[in-house]
Amino acid sequence: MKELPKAYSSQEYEDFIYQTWETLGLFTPEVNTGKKPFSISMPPPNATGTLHLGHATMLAIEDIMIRYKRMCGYSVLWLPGTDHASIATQNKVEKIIAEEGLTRHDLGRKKFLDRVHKFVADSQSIIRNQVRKMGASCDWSRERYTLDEGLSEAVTEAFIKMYHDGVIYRGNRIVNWCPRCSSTLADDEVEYREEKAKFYYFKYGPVIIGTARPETKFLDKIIVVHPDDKRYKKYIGKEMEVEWIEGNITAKFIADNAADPEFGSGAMTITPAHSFVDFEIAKKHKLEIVQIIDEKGNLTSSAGEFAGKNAYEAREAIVEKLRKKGLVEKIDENYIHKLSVCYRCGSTIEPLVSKQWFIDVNKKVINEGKSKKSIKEKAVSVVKNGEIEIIPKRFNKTYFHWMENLRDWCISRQIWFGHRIPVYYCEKDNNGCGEIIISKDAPKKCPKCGNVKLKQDPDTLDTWFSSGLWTFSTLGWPEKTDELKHFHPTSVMETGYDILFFWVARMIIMSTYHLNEIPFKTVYLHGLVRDKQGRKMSKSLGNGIDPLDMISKYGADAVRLSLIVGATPGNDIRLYEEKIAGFRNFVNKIWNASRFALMNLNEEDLKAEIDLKNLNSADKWILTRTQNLIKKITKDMETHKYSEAGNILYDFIWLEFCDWYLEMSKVKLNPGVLIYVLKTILKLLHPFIPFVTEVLWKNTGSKNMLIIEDWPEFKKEYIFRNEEKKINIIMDIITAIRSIRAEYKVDPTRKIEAVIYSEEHLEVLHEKKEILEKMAGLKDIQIQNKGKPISKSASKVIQGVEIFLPLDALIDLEKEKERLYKEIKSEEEIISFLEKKLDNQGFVRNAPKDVVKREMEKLEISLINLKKLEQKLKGL
RNA sequence: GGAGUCUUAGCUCAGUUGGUAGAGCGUUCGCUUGACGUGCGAAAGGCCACUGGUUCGAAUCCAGUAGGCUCCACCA
Repeated sequence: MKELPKAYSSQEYEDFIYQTWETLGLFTPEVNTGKKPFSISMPPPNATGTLHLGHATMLAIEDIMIRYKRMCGYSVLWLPGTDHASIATQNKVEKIIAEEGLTRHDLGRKKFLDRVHKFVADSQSIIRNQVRKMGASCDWSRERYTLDEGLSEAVTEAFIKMYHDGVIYRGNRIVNWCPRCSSTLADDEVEYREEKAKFYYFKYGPVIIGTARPETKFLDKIIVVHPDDKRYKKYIGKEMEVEWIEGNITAKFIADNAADPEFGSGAMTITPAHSFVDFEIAKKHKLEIVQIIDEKGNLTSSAGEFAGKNAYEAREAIVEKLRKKGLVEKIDENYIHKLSVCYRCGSTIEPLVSKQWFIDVNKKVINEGKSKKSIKEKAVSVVKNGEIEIIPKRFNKTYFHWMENLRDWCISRQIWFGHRIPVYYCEKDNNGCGEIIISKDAPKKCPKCGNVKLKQDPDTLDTWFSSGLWTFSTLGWPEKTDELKHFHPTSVMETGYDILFFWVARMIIMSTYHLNEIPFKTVYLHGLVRDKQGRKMSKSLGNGIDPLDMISKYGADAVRLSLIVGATPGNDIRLYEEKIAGFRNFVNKIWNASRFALMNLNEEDLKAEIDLKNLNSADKWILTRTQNLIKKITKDMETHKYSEAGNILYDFIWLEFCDWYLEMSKVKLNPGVLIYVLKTILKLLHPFIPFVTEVLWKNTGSKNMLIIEDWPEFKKEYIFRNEEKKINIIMDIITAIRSIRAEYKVDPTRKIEAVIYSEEHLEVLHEKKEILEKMAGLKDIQIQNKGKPISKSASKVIQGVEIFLPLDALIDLEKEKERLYKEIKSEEEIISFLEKKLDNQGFVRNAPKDVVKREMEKLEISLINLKKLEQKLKGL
């Protein structure tokens, strides 16, 4: 009765629908209702910018999970938020103020941070809007930000607890230092870039040593060789005078497996302060560690006449000096090595020794029964024993490898933006005693000496320290809130595989340590979004797609589908505009299918129930197909096969519901069945395309909004296997007739006569006579159990059903003969294949019985088809 | 150096307990068929990368080869 517009225009509805859901509080769960909990912590987008396709993918997948579970009756929490992303955000703001000719030092800590906070606030409101545009049904009333008061408290609490447990310690260790950012970086924040460089060989006493970095070599006086290296065995343990950059020094030979006899000369000198490997060797052999390069990347006073110069710039001058001394053996110009660079700014990393805060990953601190496990062991075991499931499974291996090789985690950063380290020093310079005070709030005086001049540690914490707490800090920890009890561990962590280490691993560490509880039960990793050629989307390539553009052009529903269908966990997905347009068409198809249904149903019909006694075979067919669909989609949802589910729904709606059932309904319409199937489809689709389904749902006269409707239930009483088969035969017959018509170029408007013989399917053929006429363009169909072949006709045999189309003038006998020959040949091929198979005793013996039976049935039908085709050929 | 992953129609991809292959886009032909031209109908197009093995039977499982992509480690 209702008439909807001809095309669905997403722009007209989306914002309004979202607003309605939100203002009605439908995203906000009740906490203690006895309902089973389902929760997801939204991976916080960085507070630096705008939504990109990675976020859009994350939002689409998580919203599907959330909406599905909500419809299944769970108490569902999807908690949104943003991450302060210390280094990234600080860099961004530094770039902005650089355009004003300012540095952060010009502004000072406080003013600079004011700028950062303002910038963050702006980005956050942009992000919030974008998340809404995607249709994400997250609980905004519980939105969090990693620098919120509550979360900051959690960070401080976590730090203090770990400090008192001895898990956090302060020490001089070699770290990755970015001279540009003036900060340390964690091991996994370092990237490698291949670069061609010079490799220098120098004479060093009796040996030749090789190096790519001559500028670090000033104080090298330890020569390391492999213990089994015959060339150098005689020197091991010996000391000798050698001439070097700044005159003679005393060098000593030591043996260590770290020296590779195959590489270079097999002998190396070491620079413990600026190389991870060398540092380890030095610690092992208790060697002196002296800094050569400072925090700005300049040479220290240890470099003699080169002191104060930039290390890289000084390199050639140093080599020149060695050359003058005749110490340069040779220089290899084509040395390819991998340069370590900062993942945020791309500057070359300078490994150096520095006093930093670390998390000890090997200390046994987590109680497990009577024994204790280290952070690292615990994080490995919760995945190994299946408490946490990673999807896809193959990432387990990567996870274990990473975790097992984890070194102590450096958590201090020399960045202003972030959580301050809750440590205060009683400064010796200010008449203090040097006491280190760990405290939640700034202490007034030193508890040991009473000095009031205290200074807080200037550093901030690694941004992943706070994100590691995300699953529980957002639920109120360290308070024991109802939310924490109800929703933690969270159900699913869904994120890109690129941050498995950065973030997922850290959350596992933090949660198992602080709560002795896993942070989530399932980790679902999605892939990266690429362009049609499989390239990464980037600004420089100009191949990026802005999700918001696509939403305004094609609608959020189409964008969501295009990110879901074809995407399997852990695999990258390609996205391009034609694909989105295709799904826009699908959304419009659903719109029009509903439009048709609603045009043909009045108010009464909308409330109609299915009357099992009043169903024709087409109704039974669609009901059966719908039950199949419910079963299949539900299973796919439970097993996270969203792409598969999307595909199945697409095919069902377009190919079965629209192309066949609705067309059949034009002959005879059953309101109860139609409204049931339509409503079921809308429900099944809702998690995928929430907007259009909600708009349509409203038009079906339902009381509740679709978002909180119950997920469809599989009903055995709606399964009719016989009718399912019968209608399939009707469909095959119609398709066959259409095919012949196209082949003979019969005018589409012309109704033609037909003669059909079938013993087995006589009943359904009579019942569906009108449908056959309408859908195949027929008139005056003669249906008989058997009869003579009609000469001068085009014919076809489908499942033993003989079809004759007496087309008189249009029939070219030769052509028809040829057509029949072709069909006979293909039928014979099938028969010979099947006979061969069934003659094979191995097959009959070993194959499952139903497979053998199916093949026998196929053979039987083909034999009948062949016989009838041959008869027809004779009758021509 | 180690690991993972992919290779199916011109393009992008499905194909889960192994039973001689499917979709969308594109192409060709036709169509105002009582919702939809963002549509309808029909069709063309594939030794499922290569070589072996397991099996009655392999696109599907195993091994190897070639090519693409990704991650990890890192060498003075």
